[in-house]
Amino acid sequence: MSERKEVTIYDIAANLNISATTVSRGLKNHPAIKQATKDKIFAQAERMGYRFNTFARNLRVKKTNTIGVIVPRLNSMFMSDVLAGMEKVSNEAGYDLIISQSLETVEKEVKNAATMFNSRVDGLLVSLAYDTADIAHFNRFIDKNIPLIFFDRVFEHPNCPNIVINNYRAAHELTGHLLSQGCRRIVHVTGNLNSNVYDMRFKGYRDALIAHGVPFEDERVIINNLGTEDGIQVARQLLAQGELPDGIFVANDNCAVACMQELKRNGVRIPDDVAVAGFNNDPIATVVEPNLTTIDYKGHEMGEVATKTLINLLDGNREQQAAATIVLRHQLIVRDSTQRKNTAS
Amino acid sequence: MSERKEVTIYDIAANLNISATTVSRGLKNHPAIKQATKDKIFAQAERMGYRFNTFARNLRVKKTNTIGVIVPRLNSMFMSDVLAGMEKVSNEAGYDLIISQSLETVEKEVKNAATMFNSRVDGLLVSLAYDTADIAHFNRFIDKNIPLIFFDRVFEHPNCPNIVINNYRAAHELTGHLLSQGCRRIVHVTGNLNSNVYDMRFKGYRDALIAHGVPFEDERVIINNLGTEDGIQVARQLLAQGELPDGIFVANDNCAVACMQELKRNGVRIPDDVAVAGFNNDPIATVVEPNLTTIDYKGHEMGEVATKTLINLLDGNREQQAAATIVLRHQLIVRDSTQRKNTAS
DNA sequence: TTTATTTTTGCAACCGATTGCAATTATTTT
DNA sequence: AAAATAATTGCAATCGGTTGCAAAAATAAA
Repeated sequence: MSERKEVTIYDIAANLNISATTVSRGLKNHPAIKQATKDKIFAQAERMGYRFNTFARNLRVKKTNTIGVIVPRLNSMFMSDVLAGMEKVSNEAGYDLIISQSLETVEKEVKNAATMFNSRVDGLLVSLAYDTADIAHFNRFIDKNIPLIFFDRVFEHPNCPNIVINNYRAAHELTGHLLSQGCRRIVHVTGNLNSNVYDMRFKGYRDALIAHGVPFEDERVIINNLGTEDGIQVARQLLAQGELPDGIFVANDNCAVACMQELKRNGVRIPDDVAVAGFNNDPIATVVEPNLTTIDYKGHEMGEVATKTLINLLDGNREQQAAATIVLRHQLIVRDSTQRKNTAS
Repeated sequence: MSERKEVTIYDIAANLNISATTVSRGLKNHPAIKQATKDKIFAQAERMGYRFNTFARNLRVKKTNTIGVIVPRLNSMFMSDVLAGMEKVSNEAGYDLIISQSLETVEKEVKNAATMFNSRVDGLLVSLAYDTADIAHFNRFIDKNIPLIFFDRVFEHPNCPNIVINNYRAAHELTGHLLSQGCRRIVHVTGNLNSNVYDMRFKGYRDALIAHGVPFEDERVIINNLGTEDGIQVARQLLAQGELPDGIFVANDNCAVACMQELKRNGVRIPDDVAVAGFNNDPIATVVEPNLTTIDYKGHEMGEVATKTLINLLDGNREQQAAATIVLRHQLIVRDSTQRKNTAS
């Protein structure tokens, strides 16, 4: 019973004494097929336990109805929000999602790209790995006119829409806020500056300092992988130096929280001794004490927008839609970790 | 150039003056093909920009090399760990992952199952939605002998391996710990008891009480959706009642933390007035103050094990491998949220 | 009823890789 | 060098929808 041979449109056709062509058209509601015929077809298909064969169609029409997603890591709150958004949109539009993670290395990203290419995804949504410096491994997609969209960790390319937030502005605002709280010796902890995300945050930080007449000093910038361990290291490093900074802007909440906790464990008072701010508005930010000032931006929304943009390209005219950059809103969220009682200036 | 027709094994064959059969075999390193021939084939394929056509193969061999995953929600720390583990294993084994979320409703789960069925996944990894009471929507897979594995939120079925932790034991241990800290009026907050996960945790809690000679009282059990909001509600509800419990065991860290924070905001001292424990060992547990006592279990590992089990079924003999339950280890992690100074015997 | 239109259907050639079996070629053995 | 054995390669049918174009059937107009 369960091993019965797969039912095809030919079987249905034979049973109904019509042609497979008509069955094929009927099943997809082709307007040229008479309603009565369609009804018969659907009924018979149901009766015979027919299951549509995607491969046969894919082979014929050269389309997979599948979207590939490559992200640095799956297991972060932000990324899982992004994926949830993507899944929602793509599911509604009838696309499947194939997901893979680069684990922050170019090598794996290259492999993933190759897999996606061979899986013949109709389009690709990518957030780049930590150390991806060029995107030659995506050239095959671009050459073949397969829509490629970058989000969050993006790369500027004339053919590839980018979905981002204004990291520069956000960092600028956040730094401005720290300055307004009287901070003058602000340390910035961030990731690889190859990545637009961290590069822009860094520049926002730097320019905000300069704009407020506070000298920018190179040695106040710490670059690491922004993990939990890195946050602890930073705290220790700062504690080991003679003078503590009066503000720390970490480019990611996780690392910021780790750093803050280590400082607290060493008797540093937040925000009075040191104000700490993060980036992302991870749930963790409202749990740590004091609550973490941060930049909010919605992963879910980013995932949705990226996917909608891609599906538009897929459904609409692939040629025309000039590549654009979509900038999503962000928001500075001030919490206790930077609210000083005796605000200077 | 970019619109050049797709290269096939026939093109390669023609160029090399050999048969497509040989090319096909050569490309997949079939032992019967001479090394020299293989080299020529690979070189020519490379030269012509050949891209393997999965559909043609899928159509022919009736296999997709794709694993379907259905989870309640993508955006939780636990689940993203699970997915990361799945991605790792499946990627290494050459399988693609198609992921979808039920958003905790049966209706969407049913739809997702249908999509997966039509996508012809080779196997399915499922963690059930909150209110899934039966698994009739997966019968098509079972009937067709498509391996189906449940993890975490499982359903017992002779043909479907389950990957779980011993929720009963874990809850028993945790409750025992609370009792050992002198708690006697322990509230248990949990989810829908239809779900094995919550049902077992509840029973572990109940039986631990009984085992320690503490009466189990129905009204101490609160059932909700275990979200952040729910945690706050629980706290308010408890505060509104006359007497606070002296211990709360919440079946999930997120909700536990929310509850704890709301209690703290109302002047309740943790753990001295009320000890609070969660479940999952979410990163958040080490951030909240006091740090949350919880049960640790590894999503990444669960994802890996589930996927390995599935791939074994797919590669090995599908018939024999009797369905089993794999129980992963868990660990009680005692932190400050339950460590009382003046421990009653 | 005949002719002109409009609706419905069907033919048959694809899409590109796979594979059992037989045939050919190369290597050993006698 | 012939025979036997082993190593390589090729034939051709198959997987199951799709679709341009033409033919057949149904309906409308004359």
